[in-house]
Amino acid sequence: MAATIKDVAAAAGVGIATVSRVFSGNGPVGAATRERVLAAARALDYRPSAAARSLKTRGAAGIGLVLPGLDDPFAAELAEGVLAGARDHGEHVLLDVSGGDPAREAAAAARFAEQRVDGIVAVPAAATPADAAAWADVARACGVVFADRVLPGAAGIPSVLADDAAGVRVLVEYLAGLGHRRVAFLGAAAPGAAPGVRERAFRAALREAGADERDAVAVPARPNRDSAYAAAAGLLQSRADVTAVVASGHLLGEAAVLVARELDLRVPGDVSIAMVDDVPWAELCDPPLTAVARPARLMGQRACDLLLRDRARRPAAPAPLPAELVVRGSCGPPRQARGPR
Amino acid sequence: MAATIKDVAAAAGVGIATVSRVFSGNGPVGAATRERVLAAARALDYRPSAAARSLKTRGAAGIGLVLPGLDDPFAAELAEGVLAGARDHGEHVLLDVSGGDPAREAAAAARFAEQRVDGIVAVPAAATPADAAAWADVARACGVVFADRVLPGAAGIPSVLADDAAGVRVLVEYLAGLGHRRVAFLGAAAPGAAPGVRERAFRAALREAGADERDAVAVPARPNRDSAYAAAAGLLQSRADVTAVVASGHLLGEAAVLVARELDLRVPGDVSIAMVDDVPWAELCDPPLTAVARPARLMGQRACDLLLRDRARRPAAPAPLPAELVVRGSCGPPRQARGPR
DNA sequence: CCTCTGTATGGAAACGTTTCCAGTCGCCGG
DNA sequence: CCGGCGACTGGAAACGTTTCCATACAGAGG
Repeated sequence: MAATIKDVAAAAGVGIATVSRVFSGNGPVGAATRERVLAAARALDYRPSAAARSLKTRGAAGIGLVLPGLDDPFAAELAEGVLAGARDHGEHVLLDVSGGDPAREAAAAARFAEQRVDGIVAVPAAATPADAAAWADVARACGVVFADRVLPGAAGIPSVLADDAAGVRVLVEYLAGLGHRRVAFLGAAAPGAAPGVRERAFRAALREAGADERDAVAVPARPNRDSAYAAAAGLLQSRADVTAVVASGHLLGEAAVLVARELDLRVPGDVSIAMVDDVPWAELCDPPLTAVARPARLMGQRACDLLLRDRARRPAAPAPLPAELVVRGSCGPPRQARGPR
Repeated sequence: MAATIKDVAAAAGVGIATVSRVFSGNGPVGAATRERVLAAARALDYRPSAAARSLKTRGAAGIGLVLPGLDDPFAAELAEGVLAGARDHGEHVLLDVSGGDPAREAAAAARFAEQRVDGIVAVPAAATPADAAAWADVARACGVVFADRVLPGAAGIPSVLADDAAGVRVLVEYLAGLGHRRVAFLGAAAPGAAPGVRERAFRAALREAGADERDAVAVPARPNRDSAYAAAAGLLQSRADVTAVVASGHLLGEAAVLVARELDLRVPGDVSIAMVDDVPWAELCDPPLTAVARPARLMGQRACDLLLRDRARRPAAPAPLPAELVVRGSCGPPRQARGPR
């Protein structure tokens, strides 16, 4: 159906090698010949086959991008960064989302590897050793770079990270400076599980600010809307002694705002709220939400660079990218305890 | 470097045809032979080359997705729909964003066509006849389906649309029912340009509700944050007689909410606000924003289906998908005029 | 015992490029 | 006038698959 290089060669009365040279720009071609070839190609609506080309040259197969979902503004912005990075390198991007399901994630990665992508950028949802093994398997076929996550079992796969610890520390220092002592961390690890970097940074910073061990209130939550809401409701209903809430993600921040409104708590009058991840609606809240902004776009771009440019001397743990505290109106001095206990 | 089918055949002591049959599942293969081949493939970490396969079979090259950007929640959800549709058909998705620039958009589309994608789904930013011609050119090489837009000059390219007209009509009827007469439409076409479907539906519905011609206040705005903000500010500062605002997009809705807050207008006490496009933060607003919800995910999926399944008898204008009014707290009965004029 | 059908297998020809290797031609310096 | 030496061109061999065709063999039916 579609015209091939052979058709063009015949139409222009030249050899196929010449047509190839015209389009790939490799060898020398006479000006008149080139014109004739171009005209024939236009007439036939010829477009070179990327499949044949990449079969022959084993080049430019694109890079794969695997995300939990696009509904998260952080992920979306990271994706735009990857897109920008890929464009800089003249590569295209294959996208798939996992919906947080490690099985779908592994399937997507395997599929990309089969497409002979030059590399894969992923925000993995995986957590179990089996998942990590699947990723290690993929990494043997093509380069893999994680963004915003580290996967314990998958040694040798570098991660591009934001400096969450520093961001949380600055946020806690800010709250402590306002006078808060009893602060809750919304989105802690389940009891017994190892706490993440954000939770550890939270505890350390609060201790450094002179707070008691019991002042650090850790509220576990799993990363979905319902769990976030339940956690926020449980916290704000039962712990009237807490004067500030640090939400470990925008889903949790959203839940905290919603619950506070339903309980008729004033922000920041009754309780101060801040969160990690600066999303567009943080500005639209009333009051606008103080947040730790993480450079999502830059992270995507860096992941691309790591994959495509620094493939030789790929550092296992590149320096984390700076996170920045964006102060808005949702935090203020603490009021007296709201009730007993 | 990577193992080929020939290596596997040699390692397993069989012919290459047999290995091919094992992996493509086309011909019959003895159970013992299959096991031997699979073992050899595992040992060599063999993965079939998608390039070679699609060269030979001219199949499954994926589908291209071109969006203005991922920061728009509507676009992001539409993309998830396309992803889901593609997965159903066993296709993968190539993504690129244009940032609203017709040139980048055309380049992305041409690139995808060269990749021999089975088709392209796009939310085009293009508008000029030249842009339309570029799209028509691409459409000759592979199937194209537009989503959420129609491009006047590009005949023969079908569009998947939501029933914006019905959505706006229901919204205006709702406002009229609350008692509003003088209503502003934020996001009208520039004076002299042809008004879009939403604006036309707005005018018609308001007239039907018994309002005067002068009651329909059209405020032009271009599709970016700054212009939206300027338009909203201009409207709310100068037209105190307007009791309700219909924003023709979430950017404009956001601007209206922000400006109203800055001017200390109470919503819906002083002015009612509603918008087209239900985005997550609509629920987080105080008060939550009434909006016309459009089925973005479904639109993406339908676009995919149109491209991959109904390619033969592709209807030029499939029935628009229903939009739904989601009533929240941002609209109420009109108050007396806020001031003179 | 011979043929016939069916299942397993291998060889080889495509698919549309790129690129190596020759070959043709015009032109310059000797 | 001739030996190169460029610039330009065409033929053909890959690249890694799929698939058509031929072959081999086993069992069934005559």
